[in-house]
Amino acid sequence: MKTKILYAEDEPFLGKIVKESLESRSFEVIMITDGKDGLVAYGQHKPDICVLDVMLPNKDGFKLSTEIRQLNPTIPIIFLTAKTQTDDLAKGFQSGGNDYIRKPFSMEELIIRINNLLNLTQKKNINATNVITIGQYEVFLNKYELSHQDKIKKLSHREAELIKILSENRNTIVSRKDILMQIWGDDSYFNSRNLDVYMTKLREYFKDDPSLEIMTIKGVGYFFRV
Amino acid sequence: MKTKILYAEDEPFLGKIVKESLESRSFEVIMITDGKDGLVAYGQHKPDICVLDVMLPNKDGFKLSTEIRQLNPTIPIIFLTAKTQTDDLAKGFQSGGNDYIRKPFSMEELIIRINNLLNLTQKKNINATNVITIGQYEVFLNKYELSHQDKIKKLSHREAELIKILSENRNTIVSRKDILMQIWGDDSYFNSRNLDVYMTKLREYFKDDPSLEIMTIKGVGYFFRV
DNA sequence: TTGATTTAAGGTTAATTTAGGTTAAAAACT
DNA sequence: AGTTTTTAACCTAAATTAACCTTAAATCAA
Repeated sequence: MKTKILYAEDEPFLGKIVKESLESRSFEVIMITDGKDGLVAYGQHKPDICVLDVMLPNKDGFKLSTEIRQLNPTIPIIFLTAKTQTDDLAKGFQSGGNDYIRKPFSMEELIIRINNLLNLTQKKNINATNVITIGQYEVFLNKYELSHQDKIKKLSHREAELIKILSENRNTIVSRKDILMQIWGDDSYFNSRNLDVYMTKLREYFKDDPSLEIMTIKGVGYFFRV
Repeated sequence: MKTKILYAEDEPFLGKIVKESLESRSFEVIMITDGKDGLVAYGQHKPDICVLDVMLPNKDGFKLSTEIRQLNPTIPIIFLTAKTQTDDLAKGFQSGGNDYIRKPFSMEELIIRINNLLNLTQKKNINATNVITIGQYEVFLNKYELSHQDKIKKLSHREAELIKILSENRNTIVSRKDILMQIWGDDSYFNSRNLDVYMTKLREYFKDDPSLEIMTIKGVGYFFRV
């Protein structure tokens, strides 16, 4: 899913350029030009990050950020300002902003700061429970466990990686080379033998459900029929 | 306790002013003027944050930051640079920096950015009180204590460090090497055996809550499922 | 053009290597 | 002394390597 940016900017030319430029980097941009529209836009679109010009008609960027923060205390906010006084900077951070860019800025700088802030705030919450269902089996990727009718089998790291790849490509062909590159990082002769060994193990693990089959497409790869 | 700043700056006049100015705000400042001294200074003083001029003799700020990051992947780093090219900015963030200030900068701006980064990084890691909850357990990092159902176990320094690292990376894989570098500063054979010993201890400590598991990802690292 | 033969790709099982685990003893702090 | 940390010896399990086996496709022979 695209990252949504709420972008508040009252200079129309600049705003258009920045918006298009962000969209070309595959962000989704909601742009407003008036401070008083900010809160409504926030509520409607629930952006992942805000980029707020400090100088806005009717309600300045700092004030807007304070209100947004009341709705979401952790959303990252970047302020844009033409002023060089650090008074402003201090005020911005006090109101809860996470970053600050002086105008004029380059698009590269803006994009880097956006990605950097998103990384800082989001990174480690993404790991959901990671359960995969494969026929009568369940794979708990976070526990490295494979379960079948109350029996639990511990998986090694390699086994889990391989199951994940096969499962992500169920009912399509995955090339042998892709698997080797993803798991071992190279497709040398020995790793290729290695993959054979793990395939034998997985076929053994999944043998109790006849609806499952790991088929070999010789010279090409595998097809996991589920 | 004062916040320690490792400050790398080769311009003596500027350096002196900034150092004194930071000290007047009750930071503790370790200043170096040569890039190659950076790593030693880091190891000796274990600063809370680094402020690195990009242009340094013998080893530039980016290179230094990469090396420091190997020792401590989460320490906040601010780059100072006179260049305006965003090339540099990108390079800085890639090497793991968290922020970037263009020269000339005001002291206010520097101080605000330092405080802001410290907030961002510390919040995530340690909740101000230094108490970590892990399943049915609580860890009081400042007291070196682990509690479980009213029973309190005193932790040694190494034990506490290791629990902290594992906990910060709960439900993701931490590499063995990162742990070794963070705690022992090198990943020699003996320290590696050492880490094994502490892992055995921690597994013993946490064994009463079955929802917790320190899993080994052989050849990679550990995965603390919480 | 159809069955036999060759060959390359992959499969199976076992041996070996390596990473890590456990426990205990020695050394180093405090 | 008492605790923490390091070193050491021995143990276990996963990953890799190796040897030999099977199969499918390609080539060949009649």
